[in-house]
Amino acid sequence: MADADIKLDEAAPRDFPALRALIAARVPTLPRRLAQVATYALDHPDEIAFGTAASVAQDSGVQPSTLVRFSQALGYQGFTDLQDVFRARLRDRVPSYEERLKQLREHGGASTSGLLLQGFADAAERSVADLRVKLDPAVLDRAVDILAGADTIYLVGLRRSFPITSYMAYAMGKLNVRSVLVDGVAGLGAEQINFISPRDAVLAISFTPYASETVSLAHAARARQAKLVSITDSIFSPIASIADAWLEIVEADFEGFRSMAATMALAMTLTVAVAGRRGEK
Amino acid sequence: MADADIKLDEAAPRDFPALRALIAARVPTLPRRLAQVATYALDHPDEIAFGTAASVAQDSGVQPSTLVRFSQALGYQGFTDLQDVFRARLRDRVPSYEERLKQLREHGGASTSGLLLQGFADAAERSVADLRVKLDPAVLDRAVDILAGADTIYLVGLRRSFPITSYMAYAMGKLNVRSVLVDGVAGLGAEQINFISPRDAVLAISFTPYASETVSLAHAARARQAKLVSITDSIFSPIASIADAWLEIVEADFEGFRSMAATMALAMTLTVAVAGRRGEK
DNA sequence: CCTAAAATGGAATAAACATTCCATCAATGG
DNA sequence: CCATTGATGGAATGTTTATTCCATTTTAGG
Repeated sequence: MADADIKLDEAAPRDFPALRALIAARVPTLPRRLAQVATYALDHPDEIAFGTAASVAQDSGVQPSTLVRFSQALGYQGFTDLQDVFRARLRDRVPSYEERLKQLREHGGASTSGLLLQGFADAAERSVADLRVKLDPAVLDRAVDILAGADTIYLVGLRRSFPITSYMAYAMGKLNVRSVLVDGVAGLGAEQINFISPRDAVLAISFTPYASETVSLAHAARARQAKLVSITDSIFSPIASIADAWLEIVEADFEGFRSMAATMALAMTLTVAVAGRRGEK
Repeated sequence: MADADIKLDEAAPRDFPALRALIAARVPTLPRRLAQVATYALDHPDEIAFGTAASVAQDSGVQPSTLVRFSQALGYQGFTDLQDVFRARLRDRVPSYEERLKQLREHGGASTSGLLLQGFADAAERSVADLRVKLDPAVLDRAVDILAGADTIYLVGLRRSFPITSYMAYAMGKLNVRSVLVDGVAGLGAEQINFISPRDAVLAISFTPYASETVSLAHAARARQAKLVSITDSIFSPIASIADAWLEIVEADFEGFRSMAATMALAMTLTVAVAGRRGEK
């Protein structure tokens, strides 16, 4: 009988990380259908947590009985028992402030890196919350219009802003939006911008202290009558006043390091909105 | 008959924030036991999400039938129907653009690009909240130890991960941590990694679909006995199993675009923690 | 290629569950 | 203080769900 070699003496893990490690370790030794369930479980933990045996079975392409066998092969009593572990993982997912402090006190003294993580997570959350409220949708729409109407979009961002423009260049490439990533490498920026035409647009991203190359590239673009959209952190920014549309981002910081979460979310929004608006035509 | 005045015409909310608002608004008008359930629901949303009618009833001090009545009083078909809304709150998928558009049309409102922004903001917030809870501080500490102990840190990340590594290269440069940004430009990656020594470390970042260059660079580093720290999204990732320490990041996505907020926060944490640990010595 | 053991699918079963119903209790208005 | 209406508790019910069992298929060894 196949079910005979269940190892009941080996206690099944009650916490998710241990369970995941166990599943991953046993995937290669499991028969076809059980392995199929194993990989599904690791890829869709939420489905296991919320679904019924029938729904999970259908979704993963096996029979409900296979789920029970899989659970028992890992040492659990049945699917329900296994499911409990997947649910426990989600239980206090949004920890209260007190819990967070407690957690820090327990692990905290030893792990300063855990503290840093919470700090940067805080900064990211505050930045995003701020973005939601402060960004004017009308200006956002205008920026999207300008960029969607351009032949080619030139992405200008150096130093801290370079990760943002490089992401946009990547995403626009995948979405078939023609763009040029203007990087400062070997002073090529100035040459790249020489090709710009009045039917193109520049997206310039810069925060204090404003990189002089970004500012001069923005001016060069203006001189060639290209449209200019700016993302920056203050109305006093040298690229705010000269822009056709400018978007304000104020990132929260932790330990002097400014978050990038809000700028990144805005970059994604712009990219997808531009691609979407072009698709309409 | 008491049950007669259920307003079936008023559609019950399908998203948690709206439901919470509805419950809060109706608490004062509800009879004693139903009000009791209402306050319990607002205080223990996780219990409603995971529990059974019987368990929730016992925990909140009412009868199961009261839970059904409560659900129906809010316009739901029954307890199960209400429970779905509490569960949706915990799933890590952000409501799609279409769902939001529909909701927007009903409530009348803003611009569509504003809608995208909210969606990406949601995804970012969820990702960061998830990171807080799921990342094991012990593993984080180990990763910091490894990187802090290295002569030179090689940063490997392509496509979606490139913005992350490029940020780290920038920040490490400012913090005087010696690092090399390994980019795929012109296939230079392989040559760059040839200089690596056993006293160096590689930080490899890759998400599905895993870029083959990143994987082979990680293997090359191992072959030269350098330490390897991985940031990836699944235990099945080809760079997870071979790493000395691996950190899991699961970003929420909106419209198929995964957030980068959590990875970015982790990148900042690592960078600052490594610089901090070096400064101690 | 044949045989034995293991794995699998699917129907049968038993347990758990939400829901309904009804008797009892409390509140409200006359 | 009584009568009527609404609210509540708890048992009964019918449905959904996990689990078990067995016939059939697949795999591995000789």
